[in-house]
This record gives sequence, C-alpha cells and structure tokens, in this order.
Amino acid sequence: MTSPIVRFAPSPTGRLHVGNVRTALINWLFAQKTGGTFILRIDDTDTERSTAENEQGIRDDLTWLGLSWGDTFKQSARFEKYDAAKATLVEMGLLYPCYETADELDRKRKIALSRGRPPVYDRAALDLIEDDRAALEAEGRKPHWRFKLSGERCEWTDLVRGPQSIDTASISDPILIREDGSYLYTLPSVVDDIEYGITHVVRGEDHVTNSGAQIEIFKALGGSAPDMAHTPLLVGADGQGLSKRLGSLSIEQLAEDGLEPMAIASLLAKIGTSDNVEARESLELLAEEFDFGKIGRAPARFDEAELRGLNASILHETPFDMVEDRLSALDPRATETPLFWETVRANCEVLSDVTGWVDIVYGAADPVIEAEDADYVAEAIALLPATEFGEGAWREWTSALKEKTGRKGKALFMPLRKAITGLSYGPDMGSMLQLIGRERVLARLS
RNA sequence: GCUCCCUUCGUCUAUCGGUUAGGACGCCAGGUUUUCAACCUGGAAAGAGGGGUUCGAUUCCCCUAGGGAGUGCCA
Repeated sequence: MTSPIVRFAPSPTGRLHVGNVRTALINWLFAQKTGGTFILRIDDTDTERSTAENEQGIRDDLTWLGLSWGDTFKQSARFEKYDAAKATLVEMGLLYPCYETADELDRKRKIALSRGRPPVYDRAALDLIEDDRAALEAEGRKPHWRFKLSGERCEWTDLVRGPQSIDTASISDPILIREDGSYLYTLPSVVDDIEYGITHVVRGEDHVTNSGAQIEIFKALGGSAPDMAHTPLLVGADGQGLSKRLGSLSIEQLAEDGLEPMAIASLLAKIGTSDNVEARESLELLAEEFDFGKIGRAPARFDEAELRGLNASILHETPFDMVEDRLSALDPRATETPLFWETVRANCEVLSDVTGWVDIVYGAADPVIEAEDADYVAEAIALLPATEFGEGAWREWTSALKEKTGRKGKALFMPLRKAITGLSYGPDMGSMLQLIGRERVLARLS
C-alpha cells in the first residue's frame, strides 16, 4: 500500500475555529500515524470573501498548534486546471449550462417546499435547445453550470460511518461554475484531489451529501474516488451546535486566552472517541493512539471547562525551562528564580495566571489581618527568623509559634497566609516565604 | 417539509443477546501534604419513552421524543 496523502482545505474567509481545527488535526494525526503526507490547500476560489490576511492567519494558527504541512498551494493559482476539467465534463455531456437567476431558483425551491416536495433542481435547463440558449444569451443572461448527477445511488464505505448510500436522484445537480465564470469549491476540490493523489478525504459530516456528488465527479474525471472519512461535528457543552459561539472559539482567541496548544489538540483528538480524554504532551503521542475506528458517530461535545482542566494538568507538569521565555514575556519577575514557577504552577490553570502570583510575591499584596488575630500576628513578627529565609524558614517559624502560642493546624498558619499573601489559598507557604523574602513579609505583617 | 446520522453515569465512552453494565474526567467523602493544587483510598452516578422479536434484551426491528447535519451561484 502506498502511503496516504491527505489534505486540509480551509477557505480563507476567516480564522480557524475549533471545528475546522479538529478536521485539520485528524488529517494530520492520520498522516503522522501512517507515515503519510499532510497537504495544506487553500480553497480560495471565492475571491470575494477570501483574504490574504486570513490565509496567513490560518497558517499561523496551524503553526501555533504544531500542525506542519508537507506541501501547500492555493486554488486561485490553478484556474487553468479547472478550465480543462470543465471542458472535459462539457464534452462528456455531464456539465450543462443553466440560465435561471438566483431569484428564480429561490422561488422554485419555495414552491417545491410549499407543496411538500424536496427542493431539488428540476433540470429545466436540460430541455433547452441551441436556439433557446442563444435567445437567453441575447437577453444578456450568462449561464451557470451544473454537473449532471447519475440519479443512481452512490455508495462507499466510510472509514468512520461505515457503509454509506446517497440517492443522487434526491439531490440537486450541483452548480460547479457561477454565472460570472468563477468556480465553486466542488470541482476544484476534486480536480486537486486527483492531481495530488489524495488517498483519503477526511472532513466533517456536513460534507456527506457533497461526497455523494463529488464521488461521481471523481469517476467522471477518470479517477477513482479516495477513501472517505466523515467525522461527527462538534457541539457546545450545552449540546447545541457550536456555530453561534464560533467567534469565541477561534484558535486565535484561545491562544490569546493563554491556552496551551497541546491542551486544545488533546481535547480535539480525544472527545468523541473511545479513548479517555486526557492531556498528551505531544502530537506524536496523539498520533500513535489515533484510529478512525475509535471515533464515534454521535456529535462530540467541546467543553471549555474541560479544556481548561486539561490545560491546568499540562501546566502542572511543565518544567521551568519550557516556559521561561513565555513567563519572561508575561512579567520578567516571574523568571527571577525557577523556584517561582515551580511553586505557583500547581495553582495556575492558564499560564497568564502567574501574573497574579507575581503581584502577590513581588508586588504589593493586600494583607488581611483579622482583629482577633492581631495579637497572634504580633507574636509572629517577634518570632520571625532573623536572617534571610531559606528552605527551612517556614517550618522553623511556625514551630516556634506553635510552641509559644499553642496554636496548631489551620489556626496556626491561616492567619499568616492571609497576612502575607492576602489570600486564604495558594501555593506552599514554605516556598512562598522564600520567594517573598524577609523584608516584604515583615512589612506585610506590620 | 424531505433525506441522512445520533441517543449508556453530569461528560467522553466500553459492552459486538445472558455482565454485580466496565473505565476515564468531573463530583462527594476519607487519608496525606500543618491551606489550595498534586497524590492515595473509597463512594454516589447511566441504558430517552413505548411497542415488538426472543427462553432472555443496553445490544436486533418498529414508532415516538430529543439532538446533529444536509437540502446555497458558502465551504
């Protein structure tokens, strides 16, 4: 078996969001696992809506996630290829000109619907003779072009969904070329898939019906269709479609929120599969565990709370040198000593949470001393170790306090924590004491 | 409206007719760390509803309900 070639084909009409990134990721993982090739194809035939900024943004998003591609190209540079395919299909009698306007088609659909009929194109244009077309064009009308479906059932075995059967008689002949001569995605996609030897088309299940039509185009153009895999779509934590919230779930936004690429990749690779949803430290590890057979058929829930949980568990095990640069960018004081990160990371859900701890350690914390603890805190000041704090300072100090005041447990340390950090929770006080240093501790206690 | 897909603990899922319905995350409790996190132990927690088929249904079939998708001169 030759090694698989897959492609991710986003349209540069916006940035990547969790839905299409999942498709990209699954393609990438499959290629990685099988020693195949992952191609990035920019589907920018819609020149009106496509922008160079979005194209760059998509590349940035993928790169940030660590999804590298073996080859990349834009459809807008390949129009002559599509023109050739168009000529072939016209010659075969499989591509025919239609002259209905968008409004007319809309009306036809509504009429069909109101009669309880499926809104399938009636193929009226197929009855046009040469003279009709000439007359229409004399009126100034320009044709759009439809692919003539066979009307038979199109069948394939989907790698995720199993045996599929689409009745092409029940769907409209797809428009391949617009009135202005530009291509819709359907034909260029097939042409490119053939030319680049794509072996597996892996995309969301919203494309299942498209696949029925595209498989016929593959066959018409002389290729056999690639294997198909349609993955269930993502829904939100509430079980509803994600579309409304897509803006907040862009990769760009998640990155800005400080989420780790591997938290996102781990979640997207695991939800909806029979594997446990757990963080993995690398894409390669995710790839080893990847299998189409593990993907279920029900919509997968994308829960931001779960994402943050995975993010936290990744952070809790991230060594200082892996995040030093990013910490430094957040606040240079966070990198004064590795002890800082090692102390606070267990209390961070996202990396940027360190800024709060930087404030508490190096900035002006807001000491909280309850009236009932005033005397106790005064005792604490008196017993504070005289020299700069080392590793044993906290133990030494609290032991002395315990002996002097008879306090123990929570009553012993909580007033100190609140006075020194202003919070009733936080990282290990032994380390915090060292980080904050004698001078600031004293100032806060006073 | 029509077509397709889906429905097991809160969540992701295992089970391929006979199981005390298993695991993971989360949650709760206990332990430990003189807090939190982490870690250890334990616990609560599920077959959407109704009909069939069968000696026996979570599993097979039908209906209903709910959810997702498609039905674009978007991709």
